[in-house]
Amino acid sequence: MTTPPWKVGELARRTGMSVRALHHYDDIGLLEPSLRTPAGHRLYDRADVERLQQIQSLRLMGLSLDETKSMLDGASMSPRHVIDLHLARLHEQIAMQARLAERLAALAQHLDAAESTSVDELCRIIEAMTRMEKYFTAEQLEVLRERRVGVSLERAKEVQESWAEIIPKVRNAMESGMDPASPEILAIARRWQDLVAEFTGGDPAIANAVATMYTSEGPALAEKLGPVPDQAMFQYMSRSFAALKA
Amino acid sequence: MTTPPWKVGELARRTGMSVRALHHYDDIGLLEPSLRTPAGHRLYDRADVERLQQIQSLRLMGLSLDETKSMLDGASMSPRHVIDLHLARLHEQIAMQARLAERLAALAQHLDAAESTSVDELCRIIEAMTRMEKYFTAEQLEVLRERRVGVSLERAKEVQESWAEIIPKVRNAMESGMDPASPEILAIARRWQDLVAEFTGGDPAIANAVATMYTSEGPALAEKLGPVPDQAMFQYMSRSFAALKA
DNA sequence: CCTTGCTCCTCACGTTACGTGAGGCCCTAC
DNA sequence: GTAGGGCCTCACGTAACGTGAGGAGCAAGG
Repeated sequence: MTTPPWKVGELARRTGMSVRALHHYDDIGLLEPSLRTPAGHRLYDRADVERLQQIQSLRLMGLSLDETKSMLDGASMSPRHVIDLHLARLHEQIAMQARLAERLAALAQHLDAAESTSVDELCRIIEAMTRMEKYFTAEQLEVLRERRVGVSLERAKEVQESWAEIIPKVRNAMESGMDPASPEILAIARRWQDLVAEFTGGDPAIANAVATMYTSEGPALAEKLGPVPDQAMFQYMSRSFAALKA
Repeated sequence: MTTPPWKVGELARRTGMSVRALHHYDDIGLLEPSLRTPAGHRLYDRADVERLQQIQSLRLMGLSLDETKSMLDGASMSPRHVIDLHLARLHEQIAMQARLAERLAALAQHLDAAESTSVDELCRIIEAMTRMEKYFTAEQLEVLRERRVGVSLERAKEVQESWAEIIPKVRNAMESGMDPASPEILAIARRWQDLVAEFTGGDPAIANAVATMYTSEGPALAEKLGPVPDQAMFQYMSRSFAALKA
């Protein structure tokens, strides 16, 4: 049995395919054996083997069975065109997976920082990361990541508490019509700017992105983070900042 | 209809999912609405929405529905572990696809060089590339690629014809028991070494890899390339090379 | 001649995450 | 009463086979 025509098992052994795969190729018309024994056993002759080798080559390049079939049956575009299309698709996929890998790596980093590894916490982090990606550029996120790792857990808590203290104060002042240039508000404005500078590394573009995020996703964020500045508060404070500079 | 519980269409609109996906999640037990109207319409309450958001978060990180389900239902390993496993898988996939992309790019280059873009020729090139990858390291392939692009098509044909001329001569000499140190063979040995040096860039490791490839895949290669040196011929010639040096 | 054991055959279900109808009920508005 | 939209439950299709199930072909040994 060392010479063609070969039965399916023999061909499978010689080509490293599975018998089932050869059956499948037969089913879809990709590789139909030219002969059958009277009992119905498939017999592959030399030409079949050659076609199978071509199939294996094309599959190695990542073509689907359909693409392979239409290339071999000639009813297709030029090979060069197919390759180019395929290559473009591949690059897209690689880019997507690379982005995903980056996200996962960042997530792992977060998980190492926040020792509570509950699924709940995990989802909150993912949600925050996702939201951030919508509002910040890649470099900005990089800056924020660096600032974050450079800050202790305790300091992070302090910061959060500071905001929890500041925001209601500002809201009260705003609603009672207090002058943004009054000394109390100016003091708060200074703390506000310090906190922002600490978080953003002094980059005004990042501060802007944060403001955009808060104003357009205020309610959703408030649910997760507690009190959050809104559009009106940003306007009020910007008047205070102007007074600070003067 | 702006407050929970929501019907499936409403929830779909608010979360960007498809109604079919929500049905599917219900089918597989990933997200079963806590309520139904008497008519059987699904009603999702606040907790359901929250779970859906978690599902979306985990899916964003590339988890499968099964993985998502077992994470949310807590019957799984630590999130950190899952992330690490997933990340490892991703890196593997990326590496594979990157290798494939390299192969495709190389293939495109070949196609640009050889103007005949028949599928047959294409498959031959792929087969050759695949075989080469088995015997040469990545750097060696890089060297070969550079040598190749630096060589004209005409020169390549000349080289091939030279081999077609040399190999039968050597075989004849060998079979008639001619001394490898005889002047005729020494002359051939010089041509042989020049051709090898031209192809390998003078790297003996590459020459060795070529010899290994020919001796272990001789028959298969002979079918495609015409006459090819075999083990015995390499040994015969190495004696001639020794005589050359002396 | 019969059994053993290996290979072969043809179904046909399972895999992933839904898309896409088909056929029919619920509910509201005109 | 009916027209329209949303909802329901099947159920097939997707890519490339893996994995049995049940049955037949075929060479060798008893």
